[in-house]
Order: sequence, then structure tokens, then C-alpha cells
Amino acid sequence: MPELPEVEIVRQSLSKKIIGKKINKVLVRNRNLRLKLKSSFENKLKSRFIVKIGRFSKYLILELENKSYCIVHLGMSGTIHITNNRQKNSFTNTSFYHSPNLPKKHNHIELFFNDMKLIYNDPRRFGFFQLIKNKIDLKKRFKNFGPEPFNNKFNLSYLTKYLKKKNKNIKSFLLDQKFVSGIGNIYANEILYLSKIHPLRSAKNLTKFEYEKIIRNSKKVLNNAIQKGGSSIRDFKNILGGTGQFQKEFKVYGRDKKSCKRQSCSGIIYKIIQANRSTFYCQTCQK
DNA sequence: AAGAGGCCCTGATAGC
DNA sequence: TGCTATCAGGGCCTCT
Repeated sequence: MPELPEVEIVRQSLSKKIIGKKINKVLVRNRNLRLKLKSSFENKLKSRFIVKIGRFSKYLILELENKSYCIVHLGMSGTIHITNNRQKNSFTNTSFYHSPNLPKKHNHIELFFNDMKLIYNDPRRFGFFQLIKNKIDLKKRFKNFGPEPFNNKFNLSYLTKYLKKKNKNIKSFLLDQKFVSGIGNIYANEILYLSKIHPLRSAKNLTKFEYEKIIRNSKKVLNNAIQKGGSSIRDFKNILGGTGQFQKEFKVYGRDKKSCKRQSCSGIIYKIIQANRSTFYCQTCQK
């Protein structure tokens, strides 16, 4: 599911709900997430206050008042919901309460606050919670990650230096978190479309102008997606159970055999498999 | 040592 | 209807 924009939406909405609140109780139903939860997990969170909710790349970072952290990754199918914890299954948001998509299975972790609880649901269990004891370790955790597209470090000299010596296609690099953090399969496809670059092009052979387009369009696509509340193609829900709207703006993702949305282009969108992932591109305007 | 490929897991959908 | 196969937004590990 979640690439940087979706995680940012969760961060923003969660911030409004649980900052300053105390975790009264921690309930774990399934410890076998991508990272197995240790037996000390509950006690390290219990009675702690949440002072801030940050985000790096596709990771949520809950900061606690004792300067430790809880990293949350949503994997492919993870969602976080906030509900009223007084009445069982009574959701604060009525549209969610009536939603047929109300999750029942796979609620693996619950954090109880005074007036509400946070529920982590993840059918595929590719996501995880990870406790980090201090700021130094937090820094270490992300030391091998490339900059986010919004970071000034993601600039022309960085791209040139990084890509010129390597032999891979540009799509693979956009998905490579060591190169750039936060882009996943949907947005990689959309960025290359906007940049009119064929996904199979060798990264080192792109022109300076094309590197600049990638930098510009990475920011643009992710910012637009955040503004639209993220993309919901199957699993993604915000914390009240609502869907994002950016999927309506997809130019290529999921548009196999459909016509190119560029007015001046009469091309068709093709789907290929690249590094085990679906790639969508316009045969005509992406060169 | 970069790069390709397999794998973790469940659920939705397509095809027979 | 019910089976099997395929695919899904991520990232880590292994092998060459």
C-alpha cells in the first residue's frame, strides 16, 4: 500500500488525535509481524506519552516522552485506525462505522488511550513496529537510506554522481530506497510518465535535462498525492477509514491498454514486468 | 560488490 | 459453486 504520501496522511491525521496522550494499555494479538515483537514490547510502551509523530520515507516515527521511539511500517497492507474505546466497535467517524470495509480480522496491535484507541491492522503482515531506544539509534536505523525527493540533497549533482557509475534502469533506481527514499511502484511509474522517460532506459544514459525533470516531477507527484489524501487502490484507508483521491489522477498506473492522457499524444499505455513489479508507461511519449 | 531473483503473507479476482 | 493460478502499493536476504 503505502508510499510516502499515504504515510504522511496517516502522520498528519494521527498527530491531531494522539499527541500528548498517554498509552494506558498495549494489546498484542499477533507478535509475528515482519519483525517479531519481543516480549518486552508492551511494557516499553505502556504508561508512555506520545510527544510527536514524525515520518521518514515510508516509516512513521512515534516519539515518546522518554526520548525513545516506536517506528511503524505499514508494509503492503497495513492500516491504522482510531476508534472510541469505550464502546466496543464504535467508531468515532460515522461514515467509517457504516463502512462495509470495517476491518475485523488482522487487528494485530491496539494502543489504548483515555478516550480512544489506535488499532494496527495488517492482513499480509509485511509491516512492523520497532522500538528504538534513543536518537542515536534512530539515526543509525536510517543511515543507509537515500534522501527524500523533497530534500535539497536530491539534486542534479547527487543524481549524476550516483547514477553515472551504475548499470540499472531508471525505474529500478526510483524504487531503490538507498538512492531515494519514499517512492514506491505507483509513484515511480507516474514520475517517469510526467518526465517522458521510458522506464527501461539505463539510468546513466539520461541527460542532465532528464535528471532535472525527475527531480522536479518526484516532488510534484508526491506533493499532489499528499494534497489529495494519498492513493487508495485496494487497502489504503486514512485513520478514519476514508479513502484517498489521488488514484483518480493516475496517468499510467493501472491503465494497461488505455489511451495516453496527454492531449497531444495518441499512444497506448503498456504494462510490462520489471524486477518483478508491474511497470506502466506510454509507448509513444515516453522515450 | 552491484544487480537479479526469490521470498515473506493473505486476500481479491480471473479463468476454467 | 469451487477449484487453481495470478497478482498486489515493500523490503530483505541470498546467490552469482
